[in-house]
Amino acid sequence: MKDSALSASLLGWYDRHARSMPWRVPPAERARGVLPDPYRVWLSEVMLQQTTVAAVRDYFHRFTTRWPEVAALAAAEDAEVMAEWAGLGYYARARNLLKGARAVVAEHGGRFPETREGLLTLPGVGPYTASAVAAIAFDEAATVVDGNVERVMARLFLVETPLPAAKPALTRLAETLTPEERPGDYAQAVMDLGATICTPRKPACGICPWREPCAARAAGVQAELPRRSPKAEKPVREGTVWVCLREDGAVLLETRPEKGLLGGMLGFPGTDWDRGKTDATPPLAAGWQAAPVEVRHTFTHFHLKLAVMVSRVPLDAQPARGRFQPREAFRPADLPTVMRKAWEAAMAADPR
DNA sequence: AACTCGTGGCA
DNA sequence: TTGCCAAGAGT
Repeated sequence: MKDSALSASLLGWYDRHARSMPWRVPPAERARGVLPDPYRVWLSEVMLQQTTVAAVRDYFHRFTTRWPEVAALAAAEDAEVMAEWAGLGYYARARNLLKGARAVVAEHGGRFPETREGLLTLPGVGPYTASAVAAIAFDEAATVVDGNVERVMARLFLVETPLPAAKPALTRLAETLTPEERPGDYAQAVMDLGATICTPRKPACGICPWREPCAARAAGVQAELPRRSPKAEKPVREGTVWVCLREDGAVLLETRPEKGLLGGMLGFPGTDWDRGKTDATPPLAAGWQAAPVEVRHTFTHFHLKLAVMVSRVPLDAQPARGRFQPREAFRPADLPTVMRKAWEAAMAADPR
């Protein structure tokens, strides 16, 4: 089958099965010349990096309600944006999102660059996101290569080389299929195919628009592709956080450094997690009480066992680290998930 | 080039 | 319960 026939059959499938999403313009509307707002496409694509559609939906709604256009986001406070992103993970995305919005305003007159090349200059926009925004928002014939596309190409062309080594070859194969007509619909179509039919386990080959040309299916190995190099085992790390409650209800919090794990996010003072708990020095002297259950949390590359210490202190307490936040200004939802778990453990130990 | 960086859902 | 991994980018 010719490449153009492959993309045509996929577009036909997409016309009938495109999933509805808040940031998407459906194919029938795109056919009438309607393109989506680049700001919303960019925002959704950044949120969707390594993140499921289900997890993104509510965050996308809250962000676009609070900051309807890029200029509004650019004018937001860092802490507001980080708090709104809390729970979604990969917090460098939120820091770069804000930098990107400010760059669009300051360096591009408030309008997004309209080419893949221009988009690549924005912080937090890499090869995938630049292609996605260029194709979806501007109908540039850019090739999107995400995890879905890698999987679909590995199966369609029976690529046995394990990832990530296979990535360049998979990218070249994907490029041969990208059509000049409707590249925006096509980009969304390949990803929809990977997300709904050509899934990692138990792909639904029986209803796949590409079942005939699929080489992996012909060989019966579709469920085994793409192969992946074995990944390193996750070490277990340990640490301690101190949850300090002042007499008036204020909570001791600190903003974490910009770089590194949970960078720029709010959290409780604590130890480093790459060393032991040996040099654990609390932020102030107090009657610290251990929460009965430790917090367990798994990050991308390690498991964490976190001890939670709780204390109550008088109004004149002077901590060496962090700042007391009035109880009414403190929302657990503003914390990254691991810190929210620590808060819940502290409340279980010492409810108020 | 390999490592860092979150979280939730699912089998 | 544990491991897998989802619309990746930065260093």
